[in-house]
Amino acid sequence: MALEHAILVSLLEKPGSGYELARRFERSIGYFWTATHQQIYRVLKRMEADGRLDVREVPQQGRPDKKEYSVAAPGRAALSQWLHEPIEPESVRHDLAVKIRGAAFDDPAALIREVERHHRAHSDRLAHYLAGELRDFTGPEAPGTSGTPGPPDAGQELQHVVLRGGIAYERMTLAWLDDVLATLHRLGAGH
Amino acid sequence: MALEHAILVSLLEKPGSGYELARRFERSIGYFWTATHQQIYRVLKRMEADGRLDVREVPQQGRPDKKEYSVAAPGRAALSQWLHEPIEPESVRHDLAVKIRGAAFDDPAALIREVERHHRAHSDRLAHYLAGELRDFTGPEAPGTSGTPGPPDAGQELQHVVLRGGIAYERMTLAWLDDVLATLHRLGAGH
DNA sequence: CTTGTCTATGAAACGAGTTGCATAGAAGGA
DNA sequence: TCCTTCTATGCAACTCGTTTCATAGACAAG
Repeated sequence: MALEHAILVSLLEKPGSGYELARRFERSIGYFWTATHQQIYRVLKRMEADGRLDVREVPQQGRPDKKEYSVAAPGRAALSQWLHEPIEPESVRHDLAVKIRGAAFDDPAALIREVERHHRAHSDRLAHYLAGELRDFTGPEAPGTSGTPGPPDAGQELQHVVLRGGIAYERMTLAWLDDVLATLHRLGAGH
Repeated sequence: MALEHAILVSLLEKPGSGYELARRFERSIGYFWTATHQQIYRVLKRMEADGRLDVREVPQQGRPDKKEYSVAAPGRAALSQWLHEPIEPESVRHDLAVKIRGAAFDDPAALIREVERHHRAHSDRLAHYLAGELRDFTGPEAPGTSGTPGPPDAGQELQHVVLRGGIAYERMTLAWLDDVLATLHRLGAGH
């Protein structure tokens, strides 16, 4: 059910259409929750039918009209309720780990290319996150250069701590993939 | 489709019944791939029908009989083929991150308890992994005390590197949760 | 003028995952 | 004796997620 909640959070941060949401799920929100446009349109329709969202037809020039969704009062209440419920610490689903253990029954060295591909993908993500951090969180928050005096915005702070989590995750993953590569090379050499 | 492959790997490591697999998915394999007994029984049935697994009825005393599954030749071939196919780097699904961003529209301080719960859960997991590492990987591999001369077993090495990944993940998560807690406290204090 | 890309939405089918329920013998404790 | 826990397997219903396909106007490149 968490897709609903991710959509509520995203629409509270900024109202938008299904299409726009789909693109946010490729970027910021998508760093910790993925969804395709199919899922999004389906859930938006259901949430609107349930009265959790309001819709507004927005005509546009030079491109198709869009439906802009925003959070209605019941939606906000549903989010608030969910925030106060405990959730289970996430269960991991890591295909690559299955492959690594499976490699014992095949050729371990054949996995090296694959692991290197993953290493590159995580490198790219890390660079992407770091660029985002520099862009969104170092300007107004840098001490002394503050344009907003007083305590920084809670939403900003919370988005930043989530992004720091993404950065820590990618760094940890890269170090582990180095470990995996070293292990695979060692096994290949002894073979 | 990766549940099939996780089952193949687990059955190659050691044949067993659906019940036994379900318990492995609460422990070793479950560290990076979760599955309930429902999923497992359903998939085992399908894989047997497809000829990827062999079954053997094993009568037992003092407990119900069981069906012991083992990997048949086509199953091994299917696994081998999958190992040579590239997979996408996993997409993350992190409920807690959604909650943290959502807290900007509710009471951030109310999340502290929840984050502390997660911290304890991850602490427990880390302790569990470290105990497993000590038990399974430090005895025969400690230099000088080697009971097995020559190169260590590839399966052991690969299981160990996956476990090291789990340990690194838990350590990173704990550090991040500390960061989250500090941020929530800061926001609560400024409020 | 055709091909491709971007915005924008959606149906249909299928496969994966969750939840609740049901059965049943054996062992152990209150 | 009853209650719970453990072993062991399974059905049914439902929700969630993925893949494929379809539509359609605007715009740019070749």
